[in-house]
Amino acid sequence: MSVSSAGGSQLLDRAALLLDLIADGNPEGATLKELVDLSGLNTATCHRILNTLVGHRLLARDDKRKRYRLGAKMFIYGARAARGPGLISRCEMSLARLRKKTGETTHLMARHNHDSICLDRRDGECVVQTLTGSIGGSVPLGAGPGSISMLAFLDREEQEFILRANAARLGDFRDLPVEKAWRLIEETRIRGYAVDIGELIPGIAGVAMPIRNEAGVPVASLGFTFLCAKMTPGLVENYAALLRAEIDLIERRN
Amino acid sequence: MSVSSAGGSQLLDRAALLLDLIADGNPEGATLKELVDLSGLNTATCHRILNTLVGHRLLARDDKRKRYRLGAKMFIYGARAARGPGLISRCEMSLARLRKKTGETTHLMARHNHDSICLDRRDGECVVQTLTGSIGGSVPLGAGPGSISMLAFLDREEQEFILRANAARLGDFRDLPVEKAWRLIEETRIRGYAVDIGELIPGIAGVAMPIRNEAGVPVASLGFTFLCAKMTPGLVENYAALLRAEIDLIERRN
DNA sequence: TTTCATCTTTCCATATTATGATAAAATAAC
DNA sequence: GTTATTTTATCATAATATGGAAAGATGAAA
Repeated sequence: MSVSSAGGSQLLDRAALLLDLIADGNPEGATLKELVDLSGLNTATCHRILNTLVGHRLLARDDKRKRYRLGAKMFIYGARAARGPGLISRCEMSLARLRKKTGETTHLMARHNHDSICLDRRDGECVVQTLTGSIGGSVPLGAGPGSISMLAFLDREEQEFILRANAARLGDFRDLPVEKAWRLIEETRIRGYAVDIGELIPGIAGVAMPIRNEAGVPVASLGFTFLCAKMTPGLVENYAALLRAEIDLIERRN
Repeated sequence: MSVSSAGGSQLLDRAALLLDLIADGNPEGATLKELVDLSGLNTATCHRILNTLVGHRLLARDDKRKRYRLGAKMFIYGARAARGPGLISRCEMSLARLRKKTGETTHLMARHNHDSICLDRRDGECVVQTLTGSIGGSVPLGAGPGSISMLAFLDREEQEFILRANAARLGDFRDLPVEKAWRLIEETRIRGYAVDIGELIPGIAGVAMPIRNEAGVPVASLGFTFLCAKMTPGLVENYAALLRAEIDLIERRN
């Protein structure tokens, strides 16, 4: 699944895999058995790693139900990371400015495995329903402009892999067969940003643009969600220009 | 420093130590040399572990300045953990209710090593200056009611250890020698909650109460920050009662 | 620019550490 | 109460992480 780290430290690779499996699974946590099955690790090994992680509070364990979930340290590291020179604080000002200039709901999404996760958002004047909901919410990559905008600028090979993996989950969304995702990707590549006008959630529109790392790979996206009713000619292009300007600022600080 | 995990997985213990050192250090990141000195690990070992963690994006590296800091995964795990049945989501409603009932700024603090970290907050009607600032900010344990309320209910031995370690840093605060911290701890143990009225930041008052885990150990605290000017007789007791009620709810869900 | 000192990265033989088969204990299901 | 499933613990073995040493980078001072 995830590319194993170069120089090799088996134990760390395995621990990282388990963290990912737990983070991606049911928020109520995963049982040892589930993790053994998902990871393919030996039961004893898996057990040992999990308990060491619990010892360091990177994981927490519901003793009654014997389920492992992300631990208290994750809150803390997350909160700390948000203060450092990372994505969230680099985008904080941009989110605030975009929200102020347009009055719309703005959000910062990040890519994680096959999902797109909401890292931060500023609510707009109108309450709008969004795919991901609040911070921490996720959708499969392929659903929604925030996620399409990232997916569109990945390697062809990776796109194929992700869409194949997500095919079933995308089916849960309104009128979103994989072929449509491919079409959206194509349009997004040409346009430079992703647009959705009432297709996924009736009456709700979105515009989003990817943020790339030094290597040019999209790692996050910045976008708006607003009511279709507000649409006027040129609005989307206008919003896209605002996103472009902020993302230029953000990427310059890479 | 940190209690090494029971059954022993040296590599994981070391990785966890490095994560802690980086999380607790300068948000701009730490260099290899610094981490080698702090951890006591062999340079090659340290380098290998750090780079593996970077590979998994648990850490990020500023290539130009060769500094390691918390990585993108930490945002994601943090955001995810906040959704699960952990502290933040268990306290979300409480923060909102407390804010609504009083109109004051409310916060959730957690203990991490020798620091108290702001995990979540709801801003009140008046903008008040707080010790920790926004989410992710930290103060040494011993400074401020949120932090004193947790410290007060730890073992004597641990209190001594922490205050000794934090002595120098506490000196940076307004009129807070270690002896005063001890007095505040004593008062807090008797009262059941911590109070500060304009002593640390002139004109700013705070009330806070600890949240305990199943074992009765304080792991977090819930509190208010408000203007001294608002003080009326019985206000503090009233606020404390509100905190008590919410914390009872939260602890019941342990 | 050149020199020197500091810090980072790679290499590789070694033995320490993690591994996983097995069995025991604890739950859950029947 | 019995059986099936899942979670812990044990321990000999081999694969893995270790750290000394040396090469490469980087940056400061002359």
